[in-house]
Amino acid sequence: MSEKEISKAVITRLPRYYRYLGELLEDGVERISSNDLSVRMKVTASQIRQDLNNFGGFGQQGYGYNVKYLYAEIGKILGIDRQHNIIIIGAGNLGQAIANYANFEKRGFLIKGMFDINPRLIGLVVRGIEIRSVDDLEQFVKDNDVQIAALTIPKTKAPEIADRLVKAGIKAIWNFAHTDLSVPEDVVVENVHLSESLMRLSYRVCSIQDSEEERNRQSEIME
Amino acid sequence: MSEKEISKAVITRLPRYYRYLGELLEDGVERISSNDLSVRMKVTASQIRQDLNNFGGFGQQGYGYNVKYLYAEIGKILGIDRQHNIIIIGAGNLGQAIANYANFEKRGFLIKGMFDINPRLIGLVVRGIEIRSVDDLEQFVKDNDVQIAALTIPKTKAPEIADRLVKAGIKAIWNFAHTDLSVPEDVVVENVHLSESLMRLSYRVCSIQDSEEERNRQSEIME
DNA sequence: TAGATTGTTAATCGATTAACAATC
DNA sequence: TAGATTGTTAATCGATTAACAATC
Repeated sequence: MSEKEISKAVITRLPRYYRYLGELLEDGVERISSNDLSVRMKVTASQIRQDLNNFGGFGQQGYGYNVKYLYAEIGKILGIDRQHNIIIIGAGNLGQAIANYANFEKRGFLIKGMFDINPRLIGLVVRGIEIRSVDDLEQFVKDNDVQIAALTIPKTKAPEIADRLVKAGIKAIWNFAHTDLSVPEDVVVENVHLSESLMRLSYRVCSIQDSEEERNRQSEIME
Repeated sequence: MSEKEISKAVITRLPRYYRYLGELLEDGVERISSNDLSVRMKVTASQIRQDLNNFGGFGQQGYGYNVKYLYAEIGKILGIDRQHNIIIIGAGNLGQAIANYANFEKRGFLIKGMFDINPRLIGLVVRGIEIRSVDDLEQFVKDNDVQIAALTIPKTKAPEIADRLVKAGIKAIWNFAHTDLSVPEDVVVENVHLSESLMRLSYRVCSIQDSEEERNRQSEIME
């Protein structure tokens, strides 16, 4: 019996639950009800219970959820109880920013290597991680059991590198290049399109401004 | 008559339309039907037509959409025909990565200044942008008509800086800190939670692996 | 036991897709 | 005119919220 498909919306919310539970844990909170959590997170308690029940009954009637237990369970669901070996392709600022973010390692994401085509970067060491030539990519992926590649390179180079990664047996691409990648269906692509994020922000700023101006115009007419 | 509310899902897709239309424009394509575009973008033609018709009738029966015109119109909708003044708070790798991404300026996002608390960074110049002390934040925002602040600082510092920005009159926060911010409702927060993105990726990798293992187990049983 | 709160079913709401008349 | 394709209405699908019996 293949487990029922979990909707994308639920998966998007899981890491946020995980973050809030982690904070509760740090604050020494032992248990929490879906209602209390819903107030903190500004979502409905119904949604929290529905979301969690996709994966099992983690709570207890009359008690709520044990924070430590639920935190661990969501961690398992997200797969951050396992080790993931990562490489970063593109050792520019963005690549280095990722390499320097220590918290990823706490969650089982181990950065095994960085790659670039710039000879001036090759050989440098960032946080103990050597920057290698992209020529050595395939061999390195095979030798180090690398599952995930972060792509922090210009969009022009991304499709070719993605193809090489897929052929080398990578399982997932964390894509920061401003383009869509086409990969076989058993390879995961998670896009982080920063320029699109900034445009959404722009839209929202402008639409607030516009509606304020509209309101002002309306009130002028009323006078 | 306040314009009808546009759903979040539509807004999320707009920048992607904009990107594809930009590419078509570069390739010299003059017109495109919703059907052709839907094939390229791997969405339904229905969805494209519904999405666009939230903002007006940009097409023509029997012809399709004029690429150049539609590109410009979506640009206007997204507000990237206007100028947005941005500051970056946190001049680490991530802040510098954003400062160095030239394409933002092409779309009207002008980086006016960078800020940090690290004395060793203050005074440095990145791509012509001086790194200033966070002490000067409020004055700078007022003097330079800054609307948007990118927050590339640790989560512990983010809420306090966000408060200061709001008081200084900022309109939007592009939040890279791993925490939620609470701001007045006329201030926009666009979150880029990279660690959550990586967890979603992890979930998807693991769920593919698990279902493959499940399949293997099933076929063993069948033998 | 009484009170609290879950897990789960049912009702509602919203988003996506299908269909087709309008029209270029 | 005939063919193509939009804009838009209607049908479907899925996600969210409400409600409540089960139960700790």
